[in-house]
Amino acid sequence: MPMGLTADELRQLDSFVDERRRIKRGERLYAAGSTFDALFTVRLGSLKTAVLFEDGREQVTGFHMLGELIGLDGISTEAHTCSAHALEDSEVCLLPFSRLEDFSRRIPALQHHVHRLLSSEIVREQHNMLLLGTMRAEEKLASFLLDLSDRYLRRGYSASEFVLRMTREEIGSFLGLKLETVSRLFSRFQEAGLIIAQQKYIKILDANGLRQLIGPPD
Amino acid sequence: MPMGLTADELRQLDSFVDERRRIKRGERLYAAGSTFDALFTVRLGSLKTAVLFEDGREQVTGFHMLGELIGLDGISTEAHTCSAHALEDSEVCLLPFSRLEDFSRRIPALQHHVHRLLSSEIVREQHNMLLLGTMRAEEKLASFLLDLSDRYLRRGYSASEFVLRMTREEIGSFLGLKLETVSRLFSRFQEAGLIIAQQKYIKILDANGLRQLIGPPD
DNA sequence: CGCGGATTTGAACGGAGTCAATCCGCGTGG
DNA sequence: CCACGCGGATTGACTCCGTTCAAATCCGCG
Repeated sequence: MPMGLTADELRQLDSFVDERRRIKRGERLYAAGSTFDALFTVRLGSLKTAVLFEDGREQVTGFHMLGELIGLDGISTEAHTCSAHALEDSEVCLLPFSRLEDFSRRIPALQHHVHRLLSSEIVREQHNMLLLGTMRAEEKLASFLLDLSDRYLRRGYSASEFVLRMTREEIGSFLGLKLETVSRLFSRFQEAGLIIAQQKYIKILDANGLRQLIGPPD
Repeated sequence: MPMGLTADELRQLDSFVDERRRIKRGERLYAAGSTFDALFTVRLGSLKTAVLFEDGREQVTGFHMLGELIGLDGISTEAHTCSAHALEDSEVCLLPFSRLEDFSRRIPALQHHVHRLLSSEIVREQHNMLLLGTMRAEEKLASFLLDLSDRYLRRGYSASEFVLRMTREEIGSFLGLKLETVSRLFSRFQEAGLIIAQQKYIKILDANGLRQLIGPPD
């Protein structure tokens, strides 16, 4: 949480972001339906969030890495609508929401920041809707790789070389594809010289080539 | 905006929800990229919001009717990421956002309400992602009809009989389908005795039948 | 009353899904 | 330390749902 706060305000904020929680790979941070009372920021590792259906089908709604905020869906009804699982051993930091509300009444810059965070999540999801609703399989996967690449870059990691933390099935669920399709596309991208994909290891050889895949079929 | 506010607080609120705007059918309330400074609530008519792609493809992100709030995506960057068009002659009420922030610092109940509204939008979009990513065409359209039905009901209209305000193409864009597919499904639902669909007029004959369409294939 | 956009319907196609067989590699336990 | 087991990944063959292309019809609106 950056933003134009005074030193004093920052000290106040520090006072309530103390509690942390460790989650082992595969474990659940919270389940859909569980009561909401705090947001979480990722301090270490990465998580996925997913909404699920009566019949067992699930839709992955996001993959979350260092610094990202999860749990915003819980504010609305005081209960989470999605579940959150760790993709690897991870650690999150708790932000008790009612305290966050108290602080943000006192600190306008924080209040505005909270609003922007909520709104960003809406924008992110709109982007996903566009991806799910209008893109072809190839475009979806290319977008996905470029998005990951960008997020690693911002965190100071390599934009062109990284290790996926999620399975083909989870990628597929996120993109509205089956795992076999995801796998086949990785192979096709590799044959086309766009990437190297060996299981979870990914190296992007031609980011512009990936970008050009996104666009009208023609 | 209901919520547990005192009479005095309500009076304060009234003072800033005065400005209204009329939009004719097909006209635009705001464009993607335009600067954000206010939210809008629908007072009359209905609107659609859509995100669009460089290449012209568009994804309808929602249809909005009486009482619903639009523009929340603009908070994040002070610019709208989607555009809003009137589906019929409509009227919206402006809520200048910075004033809303001021008020909500002073009135905790309002502050919490704003948070819940933002969060509800996140939940709504998660639901759409599930729809777009995991449902088959038939399930998508059945969900869509049941959702509309429910929203009309809450507003005191008939849940079983209504007039669509959007075209087959707009429905298709919202559901991630082509307009021909939407049209064919309406016909199939009609043959199956689930609905009557004559152009924009819809009558739901068997809501439970529609509900049963939603679920694992077989 | 006539025009043009919206809708319906048909036929053929193709992209992604399904089913199935194999392969890989990581972690575990002997 | 190595062998084994098992979940994840790859690949192939075939299917099918939704798209595409095309034509006809409907209907609201000027």
